[in-house]
Amino acid sequence: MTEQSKYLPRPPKKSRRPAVKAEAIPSVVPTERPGPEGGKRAENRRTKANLLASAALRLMLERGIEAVTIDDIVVQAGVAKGSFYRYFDDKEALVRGILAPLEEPLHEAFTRCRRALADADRGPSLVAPYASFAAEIAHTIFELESVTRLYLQERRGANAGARRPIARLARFIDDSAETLAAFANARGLTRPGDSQVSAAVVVGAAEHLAYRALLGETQLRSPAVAVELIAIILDGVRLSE
Amino acid sequence: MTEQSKYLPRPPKKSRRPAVKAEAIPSVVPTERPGPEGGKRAENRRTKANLLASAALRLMLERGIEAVTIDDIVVQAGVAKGSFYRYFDDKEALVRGILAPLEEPLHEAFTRCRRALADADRGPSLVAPYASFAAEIAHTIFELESVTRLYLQERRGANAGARRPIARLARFIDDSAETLAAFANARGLTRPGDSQVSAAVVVGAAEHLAYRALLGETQLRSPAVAVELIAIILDGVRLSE
DNA sequence: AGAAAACATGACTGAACAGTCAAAGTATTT
DNA sequence: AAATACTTTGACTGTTCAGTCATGTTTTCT
Repeated sequence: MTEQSKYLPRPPKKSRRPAVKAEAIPSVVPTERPGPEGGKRAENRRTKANLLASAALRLMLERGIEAVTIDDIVVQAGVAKGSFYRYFDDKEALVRGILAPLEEPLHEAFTRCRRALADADRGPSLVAPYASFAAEIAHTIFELESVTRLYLQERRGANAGARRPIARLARFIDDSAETLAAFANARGLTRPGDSQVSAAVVVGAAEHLAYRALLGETQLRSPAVAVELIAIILDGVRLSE
Repeated sequence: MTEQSKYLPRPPKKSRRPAVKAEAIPSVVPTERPGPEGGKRAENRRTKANLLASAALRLMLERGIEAVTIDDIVVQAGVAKGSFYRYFDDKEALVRGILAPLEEPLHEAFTRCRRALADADRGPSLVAPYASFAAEIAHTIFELESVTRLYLQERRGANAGARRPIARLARFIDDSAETLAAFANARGLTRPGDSQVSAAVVVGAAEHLAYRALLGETQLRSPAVAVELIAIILDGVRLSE
């Protein structure tokens, strides 16, 4: 005996909002305010978007992006399913939102480094920009551990569905590394060789190390590890003869 | 007007196989022959298992393990859905089957290398075992490009569902690398430092380079790239002063 | 204050999916 | 050749999921 009435819509009282078409809905980004001001509503909006994003992030780190459903997310966040779709168009948009705070500083760091390299054409310390770049990135990564871990975890794999924003970032990182490596090579900072290879080596090494560190292998989390990484990249593992 | 009769089971003629319980079904591995000989049946079995596995591999490389459904696989392979379940218990078992030919030679190469290192205690060329190891692995990887690519693509991420066998292999590789790095370090082959770090660096660099190469970036596929990878790992990218 | 607009809710829909099974087909044995 | 054991098939079931929408609630505007 299924109780039908339980599943019927709540009894109508007054239709206060008759058939508004979907034009007013904020489409992609949750922080995009559709109409008003900086009052209570805007506050709630931010709070709820963050609630959803951080619930999603937690689940995705546990189970992987694809295994997490919208229902999982709303249950974890403690909101209704319909609310999710007020803040994000779909899972891909959500991932875009989650990744944004990581993407921005990376873009900036890269741009800054490239400019610095262009400026300091043949100054004595052409190495300084690289050092700043590394420091900035390290700072960002540890500022945004969970997001970084999500990126590292889902970095490879098909550029489809919810993983598309991650593939985009991965591509940007590969390309940036190659640009910087090519520059270093052209200026004679590094041994001659294919800069695509050295870029891939550096990215692969740094990302894998970061991934293992962020996974919680505590021995890998000391600042000394970053120093050692740089030492190995610069001078290799071989004991000098 | 749904045509009911269309969806009814085909009309019974003679039940030639009355209610056999599921005990006779070959459970996990498709190559495990349930009864008879080495005749035509065994041949068909192998053929079909390979058909399913390679169809699945193709799809998984395109879309990622999780996005591929059993229906996708059987359509691609051109067999009925029920047949899939005669050969594999589920997607995880299938992935296990796909990975097996890669896992075996890797296990062997590692075991061989460790033994060689243990034997050649303080001989002059303690480096030779590492060189053979690298050569063996390179050979295996390029022998099994697609499987390797699947491994690299799905290597990280949650240890759950169909990805479990891949996580297992990833873990084995990380651990093996660490063992070999620790050995090299203890024997004074490498500069002092945390061997966990150097192991992670080597694995990360090699895997990322292999991944990019297998993705089809043709400039990265020459044998010179492997040489350059080793050079960078041994001596770094820095131009000697 | 009241009106209007944005926001929240969760039952509901239709599609997609993993896994099953009775019936029909094919190799192997006797 | 007939019986037997293994194999194939695809319609079917029950479940899970993304996305919708009518109704109810809160904030903002006037």
